[in-house]
Amino acid sequence: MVQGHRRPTLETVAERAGVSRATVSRVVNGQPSTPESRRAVEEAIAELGYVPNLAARTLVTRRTGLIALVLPESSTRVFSEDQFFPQLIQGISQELEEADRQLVLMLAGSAESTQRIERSAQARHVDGVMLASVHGANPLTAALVRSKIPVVSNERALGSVVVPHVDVDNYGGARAAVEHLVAAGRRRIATIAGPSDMVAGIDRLQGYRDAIDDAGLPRVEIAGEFTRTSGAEAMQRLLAEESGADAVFAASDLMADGALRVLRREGVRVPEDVAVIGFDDIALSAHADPPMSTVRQPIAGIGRTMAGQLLRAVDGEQIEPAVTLPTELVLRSSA
Amino acid sequence: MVQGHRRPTLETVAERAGVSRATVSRVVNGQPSTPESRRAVEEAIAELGYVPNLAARTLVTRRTGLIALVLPESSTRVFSEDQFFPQLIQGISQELEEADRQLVLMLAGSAESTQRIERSAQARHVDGVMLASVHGANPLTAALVRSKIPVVSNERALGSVVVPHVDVDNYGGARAAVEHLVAAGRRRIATIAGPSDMVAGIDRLQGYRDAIDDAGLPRVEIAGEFTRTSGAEAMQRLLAEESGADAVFAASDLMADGALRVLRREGVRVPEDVAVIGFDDIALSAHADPPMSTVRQPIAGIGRTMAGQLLRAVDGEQIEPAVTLPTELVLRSSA
DNA sequence: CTGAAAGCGCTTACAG
DNA sequence: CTGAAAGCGCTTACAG
Repeated sequence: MVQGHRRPTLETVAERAGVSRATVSRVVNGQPSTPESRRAVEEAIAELGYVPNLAARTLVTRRTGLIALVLPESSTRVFSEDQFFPQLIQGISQELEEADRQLVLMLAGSAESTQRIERSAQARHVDGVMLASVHGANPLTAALVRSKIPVVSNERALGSVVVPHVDVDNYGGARAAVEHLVAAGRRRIATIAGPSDMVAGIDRLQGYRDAIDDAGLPRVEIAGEFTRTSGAEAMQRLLAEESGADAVFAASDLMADGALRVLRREGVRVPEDVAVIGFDDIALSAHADPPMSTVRQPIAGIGRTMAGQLLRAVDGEQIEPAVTLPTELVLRSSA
Repeated sequence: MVQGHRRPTLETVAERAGVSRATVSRVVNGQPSTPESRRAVEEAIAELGYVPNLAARTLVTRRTGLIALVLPESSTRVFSEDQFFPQLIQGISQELEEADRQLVLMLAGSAESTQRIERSAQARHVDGVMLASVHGANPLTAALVRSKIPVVSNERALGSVVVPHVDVDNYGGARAAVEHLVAAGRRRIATIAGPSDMVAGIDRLQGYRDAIDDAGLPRVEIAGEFTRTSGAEAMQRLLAEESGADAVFAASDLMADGALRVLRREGVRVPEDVAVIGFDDIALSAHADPPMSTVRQPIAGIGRTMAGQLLRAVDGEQIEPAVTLPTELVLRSSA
């Protein structure tokens, strides 16, 4: 590979290959050409170490090759121990790499950063955007949808906005957990619920309720915030109120872990006295004391699927308004 | 803001404002202009909702406004519970936002992805790159340095490559932890070390050794991999070998947590029988049983500083070959 | 299948 | 301080 002090352009390659710039462009983009010109061009490219100038290409195609992942920084999940964020990115990254797209990360922390993101999307500095872990009815979702840029979210939007999304079966997973508890003979099954302004919180609570109601058992609900601390506090209240719970379904593993710690400290045996099931199956859960039973959700799979759907939308395809990925009940020692 | 079906360009703005495109460009870029033309242009921009086309600008300025963060996916840290990755990104993101630059995330998982990254850097699809958590003497570092693109790493490179870096005082932090144990009267202080092919592993071990040697105490070293499992295994071996250790300095909180679990299970009292100090101060540490003493490192600060240095390098400034951020010994109950 | 030419939307010497 | 004009490096009808 020859390296001048100036990077080679289509022009340089064309000259070397003895063809026109148009032909080089076509070869580079995989369009039909005679085997001879193709070979000549490919050789020239290799010799010169030619790499296309993306800005020039973008200027005419109006495609940047950039896909944004927008995360409200306020999201508990971004900087939480639940590993949601890294795993999501891992999945997204795989999918984008196969499509030769780059991932641009945008944290929407402040009102200003949210505005920057809106303008960025509106001005098409990226080809599409993935929205993750938005709390409640975030105005950003609506703004992006309005801007007509291809968007995929990791959950359905709350409020009146409709956005294509990819999520896991929160309802079914919660339901399966509770049904397992019921089948095991538990009669007073409490839930430590997630925030009521998050889809995951809402849907998992509904799954709990329906399973409980179907079993003719009493509902025992206490609110948490998906964090370990909130789980510990909720468990403490459950104990203090003498709820008589013989099982707890926590809507996140972190909350379940908090509950487990409180139970251990108070000398309550798990699962003998109280059975515990979490939701997520994060790394920590297998190492919990005792090892935690939980509902596994495929976080990297969400990422891959979101990216895949978005790429299709960017290519002008009609995509499914919603994709729901299955969850799986993982039984260990806590229930 | 008027919105045609076509986005406004400099041309449109110039027409509306009654000036030339050059003048609009200068106003947009904050170059000198008469108050009148400035006002006219700003009004036109507001009315039209003009946002510059970045590709066009990049084509002439050769600046993309994009900064890459490259993470070898094999890195334990990227998908580890230690929150290194999210926190680093948080710091980077803040700094880049202030400078109006976008963050492109590149995971170097396979040989192919590593090649893509090299080409991307070589072709200047980004203005600069930050390299994090590279194991051993990664060839990517050398390749990037060779390509002359501005680079900043989160630790010094192993091997012969020299790369500007920002890191914490691993050596001093480890030393402080061990000195605290010595001062507390511990006489057989073991260390669960990190990988010997990572800077953090190497430097923390050296800090331990020097402090131990200075105190005239015997070295008791056992290798770990920064993970909880490896910490647990190391602790188990320490116990099995009847090392007689009355203190353990683990080179990461995750390893310390693994050790703590083993000690609890074996009925060894912490800190009475064995004192434990970790390194990192991750979220989990305050919730450990007992709450963990540890060496806090400012991960988000590393991110901010890396980004700040890189931005200066991108602007052609000469930057420090190394910046070392301080660590802080945080005492809780385990030591 | 290929080439000549126009054009994508900016910035920046160069003159004035 | 401002404008006319060139040019950044591609892609893509259009003709042939």
